[in-house]
Amino acid sequence: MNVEEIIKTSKQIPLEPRTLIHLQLVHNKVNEAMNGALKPFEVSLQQFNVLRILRGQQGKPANLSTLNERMVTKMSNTTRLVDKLLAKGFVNRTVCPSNRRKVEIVITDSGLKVLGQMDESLEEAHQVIFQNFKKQDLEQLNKLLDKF
Amino acid sequence: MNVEEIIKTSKQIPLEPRTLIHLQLVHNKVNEAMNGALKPFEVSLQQFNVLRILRGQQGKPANLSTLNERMVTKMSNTTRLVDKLLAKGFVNRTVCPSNRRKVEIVITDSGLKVLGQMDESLEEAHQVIFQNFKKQDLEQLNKLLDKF
DNA sequence: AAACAATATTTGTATATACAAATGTATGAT
DNA sequence: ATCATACATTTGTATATACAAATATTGTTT
Repeated sequence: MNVEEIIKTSKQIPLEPRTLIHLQLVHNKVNEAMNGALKPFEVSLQQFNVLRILRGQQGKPANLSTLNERMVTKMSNTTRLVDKLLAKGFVNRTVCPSNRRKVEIVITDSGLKVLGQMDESLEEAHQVIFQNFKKQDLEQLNKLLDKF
Repeated sequence: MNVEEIIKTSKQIPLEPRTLIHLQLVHNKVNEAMNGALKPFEVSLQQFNVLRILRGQQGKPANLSTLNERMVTKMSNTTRLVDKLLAKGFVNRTVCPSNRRKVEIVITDSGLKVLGQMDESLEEAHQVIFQNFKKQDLEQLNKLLDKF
């Protein structure tokens, strides 16, 4: 990836803004690849993320605030995101009996099955995304990202 | 930045998906900082980006397709983005006399002045964003990001 | 020149996301 | 028990973004 070439500029950019532009470009590219991998399943990255969290609960229900807390990208409207998953039959939602303000969300068998297929599709995307990375590069990158 | 802590998971995540989550978290954080820096001026990052491109033109007008080509994040609706800048008086838009399909967009004096203030505000944001980075770290990070 | 295709932008519409106010429920103080 | 407050979610609404179709202009072919 060549920053200057992509944004079609000839003049050199100072290191700090260049890094921010670079991050944005990588983000765009990665997102495109991941959304592409999820496209056949008609779910957004956010929805996929929620399904993964629910699987991680191992049968234990999660409520909306828990989901929101664990999401990679926090969003203001988890209700409507779960609505979509519900409409696809990937989750069940019930009011929490011990505290009726809360809701209990669990992933369905169908949700689990499709999530497995999404994993496979994303695995393929990883191979493309990370084709130029050695294990050591990834470790180094993670270390640098920690500085943010 | 501790990935596992932020998304509140105890189990360790494989290196590749962890990198993608990491990138997303960094992206969120950087975006928040930059949007915060631009908030007093009521412009989005995309709008700021377009203003910078126009300044880079040094008086020479740019048309919509040129802007779109040079934007960090390409978007499907540059017309309405420019509408907003126009409404704020930061740009002028005229039909190109030699080819009336095209439009010519230039940054106004007012736009240039405010853009200068935005630069200062972003400079401060940089200091926060990059506080843990040495010059060498940034160079290394840019090199690794090139692998995408 | 008329017809057709190509180009540049605009508009319509659907979907996504953000933010604030509203709703329903539970908890604690008086 | 009543009231005020806090909590969890939902709803309304505004704004942002995405995609496709529509419009206007130019270039090309016959």
